[in-house]
Amino acid sequence: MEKKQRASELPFFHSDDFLRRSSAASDRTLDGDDVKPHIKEMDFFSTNKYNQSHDQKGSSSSSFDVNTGLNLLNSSQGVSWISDENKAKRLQEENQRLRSMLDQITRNYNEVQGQLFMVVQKQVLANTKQQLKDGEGVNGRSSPVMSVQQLMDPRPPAALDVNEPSASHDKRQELSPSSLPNTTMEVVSMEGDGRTVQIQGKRVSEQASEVALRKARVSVRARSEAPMISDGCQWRKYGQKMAKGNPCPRAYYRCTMAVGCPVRKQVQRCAEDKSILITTYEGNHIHPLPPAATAMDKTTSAAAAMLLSGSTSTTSKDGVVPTSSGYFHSLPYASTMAAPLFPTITLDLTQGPNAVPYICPPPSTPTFPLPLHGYPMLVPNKLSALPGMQMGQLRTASMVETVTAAIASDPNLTAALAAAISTIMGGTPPTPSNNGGDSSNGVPGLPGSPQLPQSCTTLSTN
DNA sequence: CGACTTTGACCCGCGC
DNA sequence: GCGCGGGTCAAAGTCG
Repeated sequence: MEKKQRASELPFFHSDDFLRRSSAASDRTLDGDDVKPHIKEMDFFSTNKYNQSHDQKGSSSSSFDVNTGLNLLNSSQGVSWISDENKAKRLQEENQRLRSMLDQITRNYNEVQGQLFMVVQKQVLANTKQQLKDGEGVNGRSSPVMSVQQLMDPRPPAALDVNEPSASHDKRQELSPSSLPNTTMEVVSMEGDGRTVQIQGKRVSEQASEVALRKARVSVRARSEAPMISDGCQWRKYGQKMAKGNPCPRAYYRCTMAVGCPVRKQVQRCAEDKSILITTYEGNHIHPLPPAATAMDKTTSAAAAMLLSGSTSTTSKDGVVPTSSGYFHSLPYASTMAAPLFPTITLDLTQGPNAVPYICPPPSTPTFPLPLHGYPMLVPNKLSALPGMQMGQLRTASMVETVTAAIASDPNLTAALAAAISTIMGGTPPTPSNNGGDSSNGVPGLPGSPQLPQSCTTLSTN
Protein backbone atom coordinates (compact mmCIF):
# COMPACT_ATOMS: atom_id res chain seq x y z
CA MET A 1 0.00 0.00 0.00
CA GLU A 2 2.66 2.39 1.01
CA LYS A 3 4.60 1.37 -2.00
CA LYS A 4 1.78 2.59 -4.08
CA GLN A 5 1.94 5.79 -2.24
CA ARG A 6 5.64 6.03 -2.64
CA ALA A 7 5.28 5.64 -6.31
CA SER A 8 3.19 8.74 -6.41
CA GLU A 9 5.17 10.67 -3.92
CA LEU A 10 6.47 14.00 -4.80
CA PRO A 11 10.08 13.38 -5.75
CA PHE A 12 11.16 16.12 -3.53
CA PHE A 13 14.58 15.75 -2.16
CA HIS A 14 16.21 13.06 -4.15
CA SER A 15 19.83 13.59 -4.58
CA ASP A 16 19.72 13.21 -8.30
CA ASP A 17 17.53 16.21 -8.29
CA PHE A 18 20.36 18.09 -6.75
CA LEU A 19 22.63 17.05 -9.47
CA ARG A 20 20.22 17.90 -12.17
CA ARG A 21 19.52 21.24 -10.68
CA SER A 22 23.16 21.85 -10.37
CA SER A 23 23.56 21.03 -13.96
CA ALA A 24 20.66 23.10 -15.01
CA ALA A 25 22.02 26.01 -13.11
CA SER A 26 25.32 25.63 -14.79
CA ASP A 27 23.70 25.89 -18.17
CA ARG A 28 22.40 29.26 -17.34
CA THR A 29 24.04 32.54 -17.68
CA LEU A 30 24.38 34.70 -14.68
CA ASP A 31 21.68 37.12 -15.59
CA GLY A 32 19.67 34.92 -17.84
CA ASP A 33 16.49 33.33 -16.76
CA ASP A 34 16.20 30.96 -19.61
CA VAL A 35 17.26 27.46 -19.05
CA LYS A 36 18.38 25.35 -21.85
CA PRO A 37 16.26 22.30 -22.09
CA HIS A 38 19.30 20.19 -22.37
CA ILE A 39 20.56 19.20 -19.01
CA LYS A 40 24.10 18.06 -18.68
CA GLU A 41 24.52 15.48 -16.05
CA MET A 42 27.08 16.11 -13.37
CA ASP A 43 28.11 19.38 -14.78
CA PHE A 44 29.84 20.32 -11.61
CA PHE A 45 32.67 18.25 -12.91
CA SER A 46 33.42 21.16 -15.10
CA THR A 47 35.52 22.50 -12.31
CA ASN A 48 39.22 22.33 -12.22
CA LYS A 49 39.57 18.64 -12.15
CA TYR A 50 37.26 18.17 -14.99
CA ASN A 51 39.19 20.59 -17.04
CA GLN A 52 42.39 18.94 -16.07
CA SER A 53 41.16 15.62 -17.17
CA HIS A 54 40.25 17.07 -20.48
CA ASP A 55 43.58 18.62 -20.82
CA GLN A 56 45.02 15.19 -20.65
CA LYS A 57 43.71 13.81 -23.87
CA GLY A 58 43.41 10.13 -23.92
CA SER A 59 43.20 9.83 -20.21
CA SER A 60 39.75 8.45 -20.44
CA SER A 61 40.34 6.51 -17.32
CA SER A 62 40.62 9.70 -15.39
CA SER A 63 38.09 9.62 -12.70
CA PHE A 64 36.83 12.99 -13.71
CA ASP A 65 36.53 12.41 -17.35
CA VAL A 66 32.95 11.52 -16.88
CA ASN A 67 30.93 14.56 -17.57
CA THR A 68 29.79 13.26 -20.82
CA GLY A 69 26.21 12.53 -20.27
CA LEU A 70 26.77 8.82 -20.06
CA ASN A 71 28.71 8.99 -23.24
CA LEU A 72 31.21 6.98 -21.39
CA LEU A 73 33.14 5.08 -23.95
CA ASN A 74 32.71 7.34 -26.86
CA SER A 75 35.33 9.59 -25.49
CA SER A 76 37.88 6.92 -25.98
CA GLN A 77 39.37 7.34 -29.37
CA GLY A 78 40.94 4.53 -31.25
CA VAL A 79 39.54 1.72 -29.22
CA SER A 80 37.93 -0.12 -32.08
CA TRP A 81 40.41 -2.88 -31.62
CA ILE A 82 38.87 -3.66 -28.29
CA SER A 83 36.60 -6.61 -28.46
CA ASP A 84 32.95 -6.35 -27.62
CA GLU A 85 33.61 -8.35 -24.56
CA ASN A 86 36.21 -6.00 -23.39
CA LYS A 87 33.95 -3.13 -24.17
CA ALA A 88 31.20 -4.59 -22.11
CA LYS A 89 33.55 -5.28 -19.29
CA ARG A 90 34.93 -1.85 -19.43
CA LEU A 91 31.50 -0.41 -19.59
CA GLN A 92 30.59 -2.25 -16.46
CA GLU A 93 33.65 -1.05 -14.68
CA GLU A 94 33.03 2.44 -15.83
CA ASN A 95 29.48 2.33 -14.65
CA GLN A 96 30.57 0.93 -11.35
CA ARG A 97 33.09 3.64 -10.91
CA LEU A 98 30.67 6.33 -11.90
CA ARG A 99 28.14 4.99 -9.55
CA SER A 100 30.48 5.16 -6.63
CA MET A 101 31.61 8.56 -7.71
CA LEU A 102 28.08 9.73 -7.87
CA ASP A 103 27.43 8.44 -4.42
CA GLN A 104 30.54 10.11 -3.11
CA ILE A 105 29.75 13.36 -4.80
CA THR A 106 26.23 13.32 -3.56
CA ARG A 107 27.44 12.72 -0.06
CA ASN A 108 29.96 15.47 -0.30
CA TYR A 109 27.46 17.76 -1.80
CA ASN A 110 25.01 17.28 0.97
CA GLU A 111 27.72 17.57 3.50
CA VAL A 112 29.08 20.82 2.25
CA GLN A 113 25.64 22.12 1.67
CA GLY A 114 24.92 21.57 5.29
CA GLN A 115 28.14 23.28 6.24
CA LEU A 116 27.28 26.26 4.16
CA PHE A 117 24.00 26.45 5.87
CA MET A 118 25.65 26.40 9.23
CA VAL A 119 27.85 29.28 8.30
CA VAL A 120 24.89 31.27 7.22
CA GLN A 121 23.23 30.48 10.46
CA LYS A 122 26.21 31.73 12.31
CA GLN A 123 26.00 34.99 10.49
CA VAL A 124 22.36 35.32 11.31
CA LEU A 125 23.12 34.76 14.92
CA ALA A 126 25.95 37.24 14.82
CA ASN A 127 23.60 39.82 13.41
CA THR A 128 21.13 39.05 16.12
CA LYS A 129 23.75 39.51 18.76
CA GLN A 130 24.81 42.75 17.22
CA GLN A 131 21.29 44.04 17.18
CA LEU A 132 20.74 43.11 20.74
CA LYS A 133 23.95 44.80 21.63
CA ASP A 134 23.00 47.90 19.76
CA GLY A 135 19.56 48.30 21.11
CA GLU A 136 16.96 46.16 22.67
CA GLY A 137 19.43 43.65 23.92
CA VAL A 138 20.31 45.80 26.87
CA ASN A 139 16.97 45.54 28.52
CA GLY A 140 17.90 42.59 30.57
CA ARG A 141 16.67 40.00 28.17
CA SER A 142 18.56 36.87 27.93
CA SER A 143 20.85 37.07 25.00
CA PRO A 144 21.16 34.36 22.47
CA VAL A 145 24.02 32.67 24.12
CA MET A 146 23.74 29.44 22.31
CA SER A 147 25.84 29.47 19.27
CA VAL A 148 24.23 27.94 16.29
CA GLN A 149 27.61 27.22 14.98
CA GLN A 150 28.54 25.48 18.13
CA LEU A 151 25.39 23.58 17.92
CA MET A 152 25.46 22.64 14.34
CA ASP A 153 28.73 23.26 12.64
CA PRO A 154 30.33 20.01 11.71
CA ARG A 155 33.66 21.52 10.86
CA PRO A 156 36.65 22.00 13.03
CA PRO A 157 36.48 25.40 14.59
CA ALA A 158 39.71 26.50 13.07
CA ALA A 159 38.21 26.25 9.67
CA LEU A 160 35.40 28.51 10.54
CA ASP A 161 36.30 30.93 13.18
CA VAL A 162 39.28 30.74 15.39
CA ASN A 163 37.51 32.72 18.00
CA GLU A 164 34.84 30.18 18.44
CA PRO A 165 35.52 27.98 21.40
CA SER A 166 33.42 25.13 20.14
CA ALA A 167 34.87 21.73 20.30
CA SER A 168 36.23 20.07 17.26
CA HIS A 169 34.52 17.00 16.09
CA ASP A 170 35.93 16.04 12.79
CA LYS A 171 34.04 12.86 12.83
CA ARG A 172 30.87 14.77 12.74
CA GLN A 173 31.33 15.32 9.09
CA GLU A 174 30.49 11.74 8.50
CA LEU A 175 27.71 11.62 10.96
CA SER A 176 24.09 11.83 10.42
CA PRO A 177 22.56 15.14 11.29
CA SER A 178 21.00 13.36 14.12
CA SER A 179 24.29 13.66 15.82
CA LEU A 180 24.41 17.34 15.45
CA PRO A 181 22.99 18.15 18.82
CA ASN A 182 25.84 16.31 20.40
CA THR A 183 28.04 19.29 20.22
CA THR A 184 28.66 21.94 22.73
CA MET A 185 26.00 24.28 23.79
CA GLU A 186 26.22 26.77 26.51
CA VAL A 187 22.80 28.07 27.24
CA VAL A 188 19.51 27.27 25.73
CA SER A 189 16.57 29.41 26.53
CA MET A 190 13.75 28.41 24.38
CA GLU A 191 10.12 28.94 24.45
CA GLY A 192 7.31 27.09 22.91
CA ASP A 193 3.71 27.94 23.32
CA GLY A 194 4.27 30.21 26.20
CA ARG A 195 6.51 27.87 28.03
CA THR A 196 9.99 28.84 28.75
CA VAL A 197 12.61 26.21 29.05
CA GLN A 198 15.98 27.22 30.20
CA ILE A 199 18.93 24.99 30.18
CA GLN A 200 21.92 26.61 31.69
CA GLY A 201 25.44 25.62 32.25
CA LYS A 202 28.75 25.94 30.56
CA ARG A 203 28.20 22.68 28.80
CA VAL A 204 24.74 21.37 28.74
CA SER A 205 24.34 17.68 28.66
CA GLU A 206 24.00 16.13 25.30
CA GLN A 207 20.70 14.76 26.27
CA ALA A 208 19.36 18.17 26.98
CA SER A 209 20.45 19.54 23.68
CA GLU A 210 19.11 16.54 21.92
CA VAL A 211 15.81 16.98 23.57
CA ALA A 212 15.77 20.57 22.52
CA LEU A 213 16.37 19.68 18.95
CA ARG A 214 14.15 16.71 18.99
CA LYS A 215 11.32 18.77 20.25
CA ALA A 216 11.71 21.43 17.68
CA ARG A 217 9.63 20.75 14.65
CA VAL A 218 10.14 21.60 11.08
CA SER A 219 7.05 22.03 9.04
CA VAL A 220 7.21 21.99 5.28
CA ARG A 221 4.52 23.37 3.08
CA ALA A 222 4.65 22.33 -0.52
CA ARG A 223 2.26 21.98 -3.35
CA SER A 224 1.77 18.42 -4.26
CA GLU A 225 -1.00 16.21 -5.41
CA ALA A 226 0.88 13.27 -4.07
CA PRO A 227 -0.24 11.95 -0.70
CA MET A 228 3.21 12.40 0.72
CA ILE A 229 6.43 14.03 -0.26
CA SER A 230 9.34 11.75 -0.80
CA ASP A 231 12.17 12.74 1.47
CA GLY A 232 14.38 9.74 1.11
CA CYS A 233 13.33 7.97 4.25
CA GLN A 234 11.04 5.05 4.76
CA TRP A 235 7.96 5.81 6.74
CA ARG A 236 5.30 3.72 8.26
CA LYS A 237 1.91 5.09 8.91
CA TYR A 238 0.79 4.51 12.43
CA GLY A 239 -2.24 6.64 12.73
CA GLN A 240 -4.65 8.97 11.13
CA LYS A 241 -6.97 11.44 12.69
CA MET A 242 -9.38 14.05 11.71
CA ALA A 243 -8.08 17.31 13.03
CA LYS A 244 -10.36 20.03 14.12
CA GLY A 245 -10.86 22.72 11.54
CA ASN A 246 -9.62 20.68 8.65
CA PRO A 247 -11.71 18.34 6.57
CA CYS A 248 -8.59 16.51 5.52
CA PRO A 249 -7.31 13.84 7.85
CA ARG A 250 -3.90 14.10 9.38
CA ALA A 251 -1.65 11.12 8.92
CA TYR A 252 1.06 10.12 11.33
CA TYR A 253 4.20 8.42 10.13
CA ARG A 254 7.27 7.18 11.87
CA CYS A 255 10.62 6.42 10.36
CA THR A 256 11.18 2.74 9.79
CA MET A 257 14.71 2.87 8.51
CA ALA A 258 15.94 1.75 11.89
CA VAL A 259 14.29 0.15 14.83
CA GLY A 260 13.64 2.74 17.43
CA CYS A 261 14.23 5.73 15.23
CA PRO A 262 12.35 8.51 16.96
CA VAL A 263 11.68 10.58 13.89
CA ARG A 264 8.04 11.14 13.14
CA LYS A 265 6.18 13.20 10.74
CA GLN A 266 2.68 14.39 10.23
CA VAL A 267 1.19 14.88 6.84
CA GLN A 268 -1.88 16.91 6.24
CA ARG A 269 -3.36 18.94 3.49
CA CYS A 270 -3.99 22.57 3.98
CA ALA A 271 -7.61 23.20 4.75
CA GLU A 272 -7.76 26.32 2.61
CA ASP A 273 -5.86 24.94 -0.32
CA LYS A 274 -5.88 21.22 -0.62
CA SER A 275 -3.14 21.26 -3.16
CA ILE A 276 -0.77 22.19 -0.40
CA LEU A 277 0.73 19.44 1.60
CA ILE A 278 1.94 20.23 5.08
CA THR A 279 4.55 17.89 6.41
CA THR A 280 5.84 18.32 9.91
CA TYR A 281 9.01 16.56 10.98
CA GLU A 282 10.00 15.92 14.52
CA GLY A 283 13.05 14.22 15.91
CA ASN A 284 16.44 13.14 14.74
CA HIS A 285 17.37 10.00 12.94
CA ILE A 286 19.51 7.51 14.76
CA HIS A 287 20.73 5.76 11.67
CA PRO A 288 22.68 6.56 8.55
CA LEU A 289 20.62 8.16 5.89
CA PRO A 290 20.65 7.86 2.15
CA PRO A 291 21.88 10.99 0.43
CA ALA A 292 18.45 12.23 -0.40
CA ALA A 293 17.30 11.80 3.13
CA THR A 294 20.49 13.35 4.39
CA ALA A 295 19.78 16.52 2.53
CA MET A 296 16.37 16.69 4.01
CA ASP A 297 17.47 15.76 7.45
CA LYS A 298 20.28 18.25 7.54
CA THR A 299 17.93 20.94 6.57
CA THR A 300 15.30 20.07 9.08
CA SER A 301 17.88 19.69 11.78
CA ALA A 302 19.46 22.95 10.82
CA ALA A 303 16.13 24.65 10.66
CA ALA A 304 15.24 23.30 14.04
CA ALA A 305 18.50 24.48 15.46
CA MET A 306 17.99 27.83 13.89
CA LEU A 307 14.58 28.02 15.34
CA LEU A 308 15.84 27.24 18.75
CA SER A 309 18.66 29.66 18.47
CA GLY A 310 16.26 32.33 17.35
CA SER A 311 14.10 31.59 20.27
CA THR A 312 16.96 32.12 22.61
CA SER A 313 16.65 35.79 22.28
CA THR A 314 13.12 36.09 23.43
CA THR A 315 10.76 35.06 26.05
CA SER A 316 7.88 36.95 24.65
CA LYS A 317 4.56 35.30 24.72
CA ASP A 318 3.17 36.75 21.58
CA GLY A 319 5.36 34.44 19.69
CA VAL A 320 7.43 37.03 17.99
CA VAL A 321 10.96 35.93 17.68
CA PRO A 322 13.15 38.87 17.04
CA THR A 323 15.94 38.13 14.72
CA SER A 324 18.11 40.48 12.91
CA SER A 325 17.33 39.21 9.54
CA GLY A 326 13.66 39.13 9.99
CA TYR A 327 13.39 35.72 8.42
CA PHE A 328 11.77 34.17 11.33
CA HIS A 329 8.42 35.06 12.51
CA SER A 330 6.73 33.19 15.14
CA LEU A 331 3.27 32.37 14.14
CA PRO A 332 0.26 31.13 15.82
CA TYR A 333 0.20 27.55 14.96
CA ALA A 334 -1.68 26.74 11.85
CA SER A 335 -5.13 25.62 12.66
CA THR A 336 -4.62 22.70 10.39
CA MET A 337 -1.89 21.28 12.50
CA ALA A 338 -1.43 20.35 16.04
CA ALA A 339 -1.07 22.97 18.65
CA PRO A 340 2.62 23.33 19.23
CA LEU A 341 3.96 22.06 22.42
CA PHE A 342 7.32 22.82 20.92
CA PRO A 343 8.58 25.49 18.62
CA THR A 344 8.02 24.84 14.99
CA ILE A 345 9.70 26.32 12.00
CA THR A 346 7.71 26.42 8.82
CA LEU A 347 9.33 26.24 5.43
CA ASP A 348 6.90 27.41 2.87
CA LEU A 349 7.68 26.18 -0.59
CA THR A 350 4.42 27.23 -2.05
CA GLN A 351 5.07 30.86 -2.71
CA GLY A 352 7.27 32.69 -5.05
CA PRO A 353 7.43 35.40 -7.65
CA ASN A 354 6.16 33.07 -10.27
CA ALA A 355 3.58 31.46 -8.20
CA VAL A 356 0.02 32.46 -8.43
CA PRO A 357 -0.83 34.18 -5.23
CA TYR A 358 -3.00 32.20 -2.97
CA ILE A 359 -4.24 32.32 0.50
CA CYS A 360 -3.57 29.11 2.21
CA PRO A 361 -2.85 29.81 5.79
CA PRO A 362 -5.71 30.59 8.01
CA PRO A 363 -6.09 34.24 8.88
CA SER A 364 -4.29 33.70 12.08
CA THR A 365 -1.29 32.23 10.39
CA PRO A 366 0.15 34.67 7.96
CA THR A 367 3.11 33.65 5.97
CA PHE A 368 6.09 35.80 5.34
CA PRO A 369 7.22 35.66 1.80
CA LEU A 370 10.86 36.26 1.36
CA PRO A 371 11.80 38.17 -1.70
CA LEU A 372 15.18 36.92 -2.61
CA HIS A 373 16.53 40.27 -3.49
CA GLY A 374 20.23 40.39 -3.39
CA TYR A 375 20.40 36.69 -3.69
CA PRO A 376 21.92 36.57 -7.17
CA MET A 377 24.85 38.45 -5.77
CA LEU A 378 25.64 35.41 -3.78
CA VAL A 379 26.02 32.96 -6.52
CA PRO A 380 28.85 32.75 -8.91
CA ASN A 381 28.19 32.53 -12.54
CA LYS A 382 27.51 28.89 -13.00
CA LEU A 383 25.71 28.71 -9.76
CA SER A 384 22.97 31.10 -10.49
CA ALA A 385 19.49 30.47 -9.38
CA LEU A 386 16.99 28.20 -10.81
CA PRO A 387 13.97 29.60 -12.46
CA GLY A 388 11.22 30.22 -10.07
CA MET A 389 9.01 27.40 -9.23
CA GLN A 390 5.74 27.29 -10.97
CA MET A 391 2.70 26.60 -9.02
CA GLY A 392 1.67 23.05 -9.39
CA GLN A 393 5.03 22.04 -10.61
CA LEU A 394 7.02 19.63 -8.66
CA ARG A 395 10.18 21.42 -9.44
CA THR A 396 10.65 22.10 -5.84
CA ALA A 397 13.91 23.01 -4.32
CA SER A 398 15.36 20.95 -1.60
CA MET A 399 14.91 22.05 1.92
CA VAL A 400 18.51 22.96 2.21
CA GLU A 401 18.22 25.16 -0.77
CA THR A 402 15.09 26.71 0.47
CA VAL A 403 16.39 27.58 3.85
CA THR A 404 19.66 28.73 2.47
CA ALA A 405 17.93 30.88 -0.06
CA ALA A 406 15.79 32.39 2.57
CA ILE A 407 18.70 33.31 4.68
CA ALA A 408 20.76 34.42 1.79
CA SER A 409 18.07 36.80 0.73
CA ASP A 410 19.45 39.25 3.15
CA PRO A 411 21.98 41.34 1.29
CA ASN A 412 23.73 42.03 4.55
CA LEU A 413 24.81 38.47 4.63
CA THR A 414 26.35 38.48 1.25
CA ALA A 415 29.84 39.37 2.24
CA ALA A 416 29.89 37.10 5.20
CA LEU A 417 28.49 34.27 3.20
CA ALA A 418 31.03 34.71 0.49
CA ALA A 419 33.77 34.66 3.03
CA ALA A 420 32.31 31.64 4.67
CA ILE A 421 32.06 29.81 1.41
CA SER A 422 35.61 30.59 0.59
CA THR A 423 36.61 29.30 3.97
CA ILE A 424 34.77 26.09 3.42
CA MET A 425 36.15 25.68 -0.03
CA GLY A 426 39.67 25.95 1.08
CA GLY A 427 40.40 29.52 1.69
CA THR A 428 40.12 30.76 -1.85
CA PRO A 429 38.32 34.04 -1.85
CA PRO A 430 35.36 33.81 -4.10
CA THR A 431 35.34 35.80 -7.24
CA PRO A 432 32.68 36.13 -9.84
CA SER A 433 34.62 33.84 -12.05
CA ASN A 434 35.20 31.35 -9.36
CA ASN A 435 32.81 28.55 -9.75
CA GLY A 436 32.64 27.76 -6.17
CA GLY A 437 36.01 26.68 -5.27
CA ASP A 438 38.20 23.80 -4.69
CA SER A 439 36.91 20.48 -5.75
CA SER A 440 40.01 18.71 -4.71
CA ASN A 441 38.09 16.88 -2.08
CA GLY A 442 35.66 15.67 -4.58
CA VAL A 443 33.37 18.32 -3.32
CA PRO A 444 31.31 20.01 -5.95
CA GLY A 445 31.66 23.71 -6.09
CA LEU A 446 29.57 25.84 -3.84
CA PRO A 447 27.01 23.58 -2.48
CA GLY A 448 23.61 24.87 -1.95
CA SER A 449 23.92 27.81 -4.14
CA PRO A 450 23.69 26.05 -7.44
CA GLN A 451 20.16 25.19 -6.78
CA LEU A 452 19.05 28.07 -4.78
CA PRO A 453 15.59 28.78 -5.89
CA GLN A 454 14.84 32.20 -7.06
CA SER A 455 11.49 32.03 -5.56
CA CYS A 456 9.35 30.17 -3.25
CA THR A 457 10.61 30.65 0.19
CA THR A 458 8.78 31.54 3.27
CA LEU A 459 10.29 30.92 6.59
CA SER A 460 8.35 31.32 9.68
CA THR A 461 8.32 29.98 13.11
CA ASN A 462 5.52 29.08 15.32
C1' DC B 1 4.00 -14.71 5.69
C1' DG B 2 5.79 -10.36 6.62
C1' DA B 3 5.14 -5.65 6.12
C1' DC B 4 2.04 -2.32 5.81
C1' DT B 5 -2.49 0.37 6.26
C1' DT B 6 -6.79 1.19 8.49
C1' DT B 7 -9.42 2.55 12.24
C1' DG B 8 -11.49 2.53 16.69
C1' DA B 9 -9.95 2.84 21.35
C1' DC B 10 -7.16 4.69 24.64
C1' DC B 11 -4.17 8.07 26.99
C1' DC B 12 -2.85 12.56 28.14
C1' DG B 13 -2.75 17.54 28.45
C1' DC B 14 -5.37 21.53 28.58
C1' DG B 15 -9.13 24.76 29.30
C1' DC B 16 -13.41 25.68 31.43
C1' DG C 1 -14.26 16.92 37.26
C1' DC C 2 -15.46 16.97 32.63
C1' DG C 3 -15.15 17.52 27.81
C1' DC C 4 -12.30 18.30 23.92
C1' DG C 5 -8.61 17.55 20.90
C1' DG C 6 -4.11 15.72 19.70
C1' DG C 7 -1.26 11.81 19.60
C1' DT C 8 -0.48 6.89 19.95
C1' DC C 9 -1.60 2.01 20.26
C1' DA C 10 -2.95 -2.25 18.56
C1' DA C 11 -6.07 -5.52 16.40
C1' DA C 12 -7.87 -6.48 12.03
C1' DG C 13 -7.55 -6.25 7.28
C1' DT C 14 -4.83 -5.83 2.90
C1' DC C 15 -1.21 -6.55 -0.26
C1' DG C 16 2.73 -8.42 -2.68
